[in-house]
Amino acid sequence: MSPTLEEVAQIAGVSRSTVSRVVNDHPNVRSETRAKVQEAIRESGYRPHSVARSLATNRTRIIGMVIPESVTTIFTDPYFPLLLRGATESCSAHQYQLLLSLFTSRDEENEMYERVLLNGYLDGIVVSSAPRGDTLITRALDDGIPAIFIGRHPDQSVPYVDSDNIGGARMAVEHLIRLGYHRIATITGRQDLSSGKDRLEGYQQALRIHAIPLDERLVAPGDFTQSSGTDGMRKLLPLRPDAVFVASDSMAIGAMKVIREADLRVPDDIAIVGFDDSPSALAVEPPLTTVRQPIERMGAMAVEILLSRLDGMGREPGQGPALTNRVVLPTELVVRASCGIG
Amino acid sequence: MSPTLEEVAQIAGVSRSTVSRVVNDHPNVRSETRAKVQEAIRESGYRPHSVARSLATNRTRIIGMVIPESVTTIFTDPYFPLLLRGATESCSAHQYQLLLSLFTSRDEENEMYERVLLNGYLDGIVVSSAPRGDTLITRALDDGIPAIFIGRHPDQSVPYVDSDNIGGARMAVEHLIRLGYHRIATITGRQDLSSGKDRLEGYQQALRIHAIPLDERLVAPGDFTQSSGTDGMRKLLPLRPDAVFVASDSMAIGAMKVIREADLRVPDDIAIVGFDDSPSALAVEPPLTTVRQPIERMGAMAVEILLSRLDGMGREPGQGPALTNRVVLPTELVVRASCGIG
DNA sequence: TTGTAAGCGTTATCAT
DNA sequence: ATGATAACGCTTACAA
Repeated sequence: MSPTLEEVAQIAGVSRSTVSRVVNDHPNVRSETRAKVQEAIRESGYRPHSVARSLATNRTRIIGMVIPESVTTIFTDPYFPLLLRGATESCSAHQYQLLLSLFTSRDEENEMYERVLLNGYLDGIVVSSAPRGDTLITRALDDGIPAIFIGRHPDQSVPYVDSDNIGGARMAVEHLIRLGYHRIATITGRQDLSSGKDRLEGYQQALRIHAIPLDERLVAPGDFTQSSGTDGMRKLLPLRPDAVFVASDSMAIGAMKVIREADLRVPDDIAIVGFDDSPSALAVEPPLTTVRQPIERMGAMAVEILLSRLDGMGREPGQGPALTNRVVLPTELVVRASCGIG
Repeated sequence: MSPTLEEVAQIAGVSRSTVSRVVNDHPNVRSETRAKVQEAIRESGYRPHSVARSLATNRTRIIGMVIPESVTTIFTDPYFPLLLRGATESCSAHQYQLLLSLFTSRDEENEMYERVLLNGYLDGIVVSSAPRGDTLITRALDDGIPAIFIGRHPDQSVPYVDSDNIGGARMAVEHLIRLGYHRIATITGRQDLSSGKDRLEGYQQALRIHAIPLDERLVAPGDFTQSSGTDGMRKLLPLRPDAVFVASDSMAIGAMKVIREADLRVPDDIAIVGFDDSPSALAVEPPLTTVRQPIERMGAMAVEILLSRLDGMGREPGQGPALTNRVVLPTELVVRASCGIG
């Protein structure tokens, strides 16, 4: 459809190389020639062919966003749209594109790894929400594919962006403690995800700081889904906690339903704090006190860091300052009615 | 990193073409040769280089999912994750990949159109949630880029997948009518989106069918956001409707907050029906009666249709039956407590 | 059945 | 400053 470099060259009466130089803004072109070529480009409607360019440069300007199978149950969380939006915005800003890979099975993950990752179509990947034990990112790194993780990763060599789940959870629980609650329970997130583990860790830290003994029975395991929130709350109810720190807003909403059905009131009978500050935190009654994390910024930063690394691999020696490879973004407590006013 | 076809050929003691044939499962290869080559492939860890292949075949096996700027305010709706999941699943099934393009401005849209769409990196695109007047899809079609729309599109030449918004809305309102409500208001969605327009159309149809005169004051304009739901309901409240059909669950939740704040009860004082059956429909109290649309299937079908078209353009003359180019998937009324039990 | 060779549209090196 | 020319790794007539 679009003419090739060669055809433009003919029109302008120069060589293909010269046209290429003009297209790529190389300095060494006489401005007369440049003008002539630009005219020919306009006239012919020339568009550079990205695939050909990629073959020659070994760069596609496409990075992958990879989300493993296991989170499929919580994929409707606003978390993912926000992450994607942050990531695509950073991509756009640098004229990169984002390829989305979701897996519904480990087999698919492997198949995709082979077919897409090792085949040169991606300049790098960001891996989000992978459970502990998922080897995708370390495999990629080992295979020399630039990669970054979203969430905390234990492996030294893995760069990542995370939000301060521990600090956020601790903040939330300490807030409850300050408010005078004594019997503070928690419904945890998936323990195979760093976010789930860290939010539990934050809960434990807060108790420890305030010398409150940890009662294991007050720790109900959840998996971030709303229904696991209802299950968790049902287990907790007979133990009569006066407050519950729930590791996600979805679960908190499930928990509040159970409380309501038991004819108890939030926060009068049981105070609730969630995590995420998702839009639904405002939809429930009473509005949910929750911990906000900068999801969009996490997506954006992950891409920025990845790209800075890619540029570092390019010819031009580091134009920007090298970004560090581990970033933990602060979380923030958003106080609403569900935790009481003290 | 990975060896080339040529190197594999050397190892196997055959020509590059033969290796290519084996890689691509061409029939005319002696099985001995095939075995020899396969061994060489295994031994050498050969991976076909997608970019090179794309240059030769003029196919990338990548399709774009394009979502225009304007929906950015409702992007956290579960709608988008579900759509993306459906789309990526269909892609995976055919060994295609999905490239995600979100725009935050019309300029970005144009820039991306030029840079990505016209430059050969995409075999086709699916455009979702574009407002009336957005020319991206027609432009693509005009430029010979296979494309499909999600939502209804007025232009004859534009293939699309939509859900039955009109029917769903009509069903919802007729349900309210059957339940005995007389003064049924509506909060509309964005009228520049076909879904918003069609849901209003369905509301009007239901009234017409039951010979209920349309009271324009009972039609409150919304834009699908929760806050527009609260605004709409505030306008409606003084008019004392006994039921409201709200064109999205998010808006319905906003509306319910207003009702609650006015010390009125759902459904006793005002019945509410939403649209989407998003997870939050279950989070509110009382649970929301709503119209379910098969979002994930829409994403999947859009991709299927697009790919069937792409194959049709390939060498092999139509292996599957040609899929029609306009599909409207059925919606379904999910009755819960918010509309009363009659 | 297999090999030869001509593309695909760029970039990049090396002369000039 | 510009032009040849050799890659980049693959597919695909066409020949043998």
